[in-house]
Amino acid sequence: MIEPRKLGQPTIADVAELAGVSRAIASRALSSEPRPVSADKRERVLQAARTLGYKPNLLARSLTTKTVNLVAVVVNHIHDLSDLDLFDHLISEIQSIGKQVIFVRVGSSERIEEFLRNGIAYHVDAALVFSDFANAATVRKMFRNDSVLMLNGMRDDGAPAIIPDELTGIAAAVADAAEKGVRTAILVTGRSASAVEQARVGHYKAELQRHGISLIAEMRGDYSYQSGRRVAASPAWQKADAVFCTSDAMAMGVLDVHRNALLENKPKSFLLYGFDDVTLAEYEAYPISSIGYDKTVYIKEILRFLSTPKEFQSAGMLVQVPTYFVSRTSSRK
Amino acid sequence: MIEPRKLGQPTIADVAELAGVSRAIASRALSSEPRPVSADKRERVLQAARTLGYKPNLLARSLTTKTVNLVAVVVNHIHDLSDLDLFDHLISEIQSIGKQVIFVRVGSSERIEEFLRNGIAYHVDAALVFSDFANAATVRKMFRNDSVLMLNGMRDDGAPAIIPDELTGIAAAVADAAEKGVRTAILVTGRSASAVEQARVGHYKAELQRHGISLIAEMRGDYSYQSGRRVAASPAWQKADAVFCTSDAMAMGVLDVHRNALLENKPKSFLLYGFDDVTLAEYEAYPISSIGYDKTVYIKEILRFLSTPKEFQSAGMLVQVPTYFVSRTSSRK
DNA sequence: CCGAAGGGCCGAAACGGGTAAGCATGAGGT
DNA sequence: ACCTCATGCTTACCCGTTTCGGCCCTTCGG
Repeated sequence: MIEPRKLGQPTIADVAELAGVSRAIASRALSSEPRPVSADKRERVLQAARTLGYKPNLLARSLTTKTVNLVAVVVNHIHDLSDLDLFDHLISEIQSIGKQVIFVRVGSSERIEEFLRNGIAYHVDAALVFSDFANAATVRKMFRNDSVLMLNGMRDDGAPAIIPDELTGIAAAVADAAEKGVRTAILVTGRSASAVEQARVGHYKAELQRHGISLIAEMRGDYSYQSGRRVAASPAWQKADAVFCTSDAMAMGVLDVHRNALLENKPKSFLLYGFDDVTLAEYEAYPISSIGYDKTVYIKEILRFLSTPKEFQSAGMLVQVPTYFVSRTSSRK
Repeated sequence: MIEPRKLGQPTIADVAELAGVSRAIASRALSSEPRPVSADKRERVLQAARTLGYKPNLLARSLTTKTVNLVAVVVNHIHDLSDLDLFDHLISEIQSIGKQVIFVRVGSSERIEEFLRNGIAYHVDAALVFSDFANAATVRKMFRNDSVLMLNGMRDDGAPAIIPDELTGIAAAVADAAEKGVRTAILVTGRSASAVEQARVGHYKAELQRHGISLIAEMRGDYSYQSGRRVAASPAWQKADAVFCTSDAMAMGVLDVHRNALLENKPKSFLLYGFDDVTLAEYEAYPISSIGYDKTVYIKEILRFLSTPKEFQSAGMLVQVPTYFVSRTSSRK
């Protein structure tokens, strides 16, 4: 009776058989040993594994170890990744500690539940929630508390979170405007349903008031370049000394509509401020003053959470990341 | 003796116990039945599952079903995702057919092997390889042939691939230049190690020659905006009628250095052509003529591969996606 | 009206690939 | 002789799915 040739990947049983040892020994030799294995058997096992091209099935392993080394990254749209550098580093770092990233695009608030189901179904070790559709209450209901990190800027309850200290940056931007004699301002906002956005708007209003700058109009955009262009067409802009946008993309739209007035004439018709400090704002064609946060600290904290969630949690659920204001041509007089 | 309270997610055994049926019945009731279950037991099981908030462990399931519903997306850097819209749609579509995306950033050619090990280790259903570090031979050694789709533009051997028909777009761009009386040209290239890049360069040279345009210089960039700026400083540019860049980002760099000469003076000092037709090229500040491909077709083909790999394969390994040339201010006389 | 055949429904058991705990062995130390 | 300790094997278990055989109820032929 001829043994039918096995299809698919070799298993640890194959390795053990070829090496002439038990499955357990093979397992121990291949993983970083919790218990010792003699040198020659280890060598035989490793050799056999090499010969067969054996790769452990991480899914099977996860059944007993209770850890899959998968991290879910939850976003609304891929556009959330506007800062590609940030994500590039983040994913690189996550992979370097031996985990892989499952990318979950939520898209709309209805699908949050569906995602969470999937996330749990894969038993991911942790979820990094960038989506602001997810509120911590819902999330915590379904995950173990300490495995979810809220990165959407909300601090709605006790869930672990890393949030940029936006108030500081906003205060600096408004102070900059006040110093330059700004008396009237327009605020261009994004999707107002978002808690982050509401907080930002609140900060702006408070700071403007504190400096005695009157808010003559509030215009609704959707964070996009096109929406910036759209609102920029309003005639109300004649009376504004400064325009604050809650995203750089909207500021870019505004800049393109008022390019001549903003970059070439002096004195300027108004000062322009963006938000996020995306790489683009550094391009010559879009010298937009902006507010950013310290990406290095941000990533470092996320990784601290992933490697030692308990410790992270006990050290306090909320980590604030410093923000900064960077002044560029768009807000120079 | 008190049963210790179980930690973690409820399992199908818990559901079965609560419903008062066997595990097998619970399993059958919960999945789309391959074999029948009586209506009342099914109802009891579903009820129990709801009560416990049961979610099947997809990893455990995959052990027997041999399918995890995971798709690996392999890229060099996240910057490969320069076209966010494309990826947004792609991931959305992948999720809508019930699969999740594992995101693998390869970063450098050395890590390709490591990735492949991981990819196989998770037993992903398919890998979409955007990275041009991966060559099909290596990949096929480790995966089943039909589960890897090469999307890096290479056609190095029999692996399934979807590639934009870049020659058509390039021919159109060069023809456009020829029509406008261009006699001399500069070519700004990206990382030359990439086979895609080499193919592009080859196409450009052939087309230039065909139209009798002489290539007076070839400059090496790295696809980035900054590298575009760097090469744009060269004095050789005085003699060129046209500049072809193999990425829009480099063209943007060039544009910023020569902004006045390119956008304001007439006649222009030279005509500028980019590549990729990224959304940015549509922004007013960067009206760069470019070459793009049909994203809708592209995504549709990828999904066809994911849902029916066999069929895809039997219908021919290579799918070509049409490209187009779009003319904008940067190449108008 | 009875027995056999057929079919629906169910549960026990095996399976998939791997790890962890428990137990057995032998060698070395005292 | 007894205890340790290193090492190895056996076994149980993780969480689902699937196979297989058994039971019971119909249905049909005689």
